[in-house]
Amino acid sequence: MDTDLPQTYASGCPSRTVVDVLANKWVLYVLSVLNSSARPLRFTELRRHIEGVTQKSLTQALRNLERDGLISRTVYPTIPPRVEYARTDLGADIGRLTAEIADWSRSNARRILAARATYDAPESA
Amino acid sequence: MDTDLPQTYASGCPSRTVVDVLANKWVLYVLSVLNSSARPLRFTELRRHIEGVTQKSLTQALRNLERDGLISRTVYPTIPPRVEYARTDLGADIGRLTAEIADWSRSNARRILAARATYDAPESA
DNA sequence: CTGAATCCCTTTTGATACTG
DNA sequence: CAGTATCAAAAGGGATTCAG
Repeated sequence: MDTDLPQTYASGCPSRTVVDVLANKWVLYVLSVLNSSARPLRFTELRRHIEGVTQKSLTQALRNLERDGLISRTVYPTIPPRVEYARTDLGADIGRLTAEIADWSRSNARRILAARATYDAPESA
Repeated sequence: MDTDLPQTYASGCPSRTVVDVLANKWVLYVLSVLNSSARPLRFTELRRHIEGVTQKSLTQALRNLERDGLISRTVYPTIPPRVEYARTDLGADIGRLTAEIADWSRSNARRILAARATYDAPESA
């Protein structure tokens, strides 16, 4: 692409606030899970698919994504309450990318953990 | 892909530790900048291309990436010292993805900020 | 120039309890 | 079920100082 002109990320650029939202592991997982789901998912379903996330962190991730128009939140006023989350058209685009990152992490975890072990090893030498 | 089987991210999965490293805005920017650069970059050059990052945060991001084998760090024992960072083959793969995320964020910042404004607006009503 | 080390404050996170 | 509220613990970030 460039021959010698790396990209510069300006601090005032609005897109930085978007990256700020995306640069969060729970947000990445939510987008990735919804990306691989053919139907909307309920809060508890999402939580089951993202092991280790607390209710609080998941709620916050969902709020941020809803605020940015990347996912939709639908409340069914039943008892007990039923809330469904789905990706929007906008969220589907970025969801594909985050899913690719999650896939890549799975595919290359072995190599990365090996590099990590090598890096950490000399400390005990 | 799936008809009704969303992906599950298990808490014990090693790939989770990889995502933990990637889910950081400075890490995303470093990978993206190196992805768009044809040559290795020095510490100060990187810092110039990622406005707002402090020395401490940049150093930490670079260490994490080096540890995971995603970037290489080369020290030239000159005076003053010269240190160059470059993407590894492994880092190039993920760098393309992070660059896509940064690009997407720029391209869609307008729409996202609009959604954000709409979401925040009712609070003053 | 490229950091490491420190202090200090803010933010995030986890755990727990409670509500419609 | 799907949250909110709260408190304590942990992590993150900025500013500064020092060093090879």
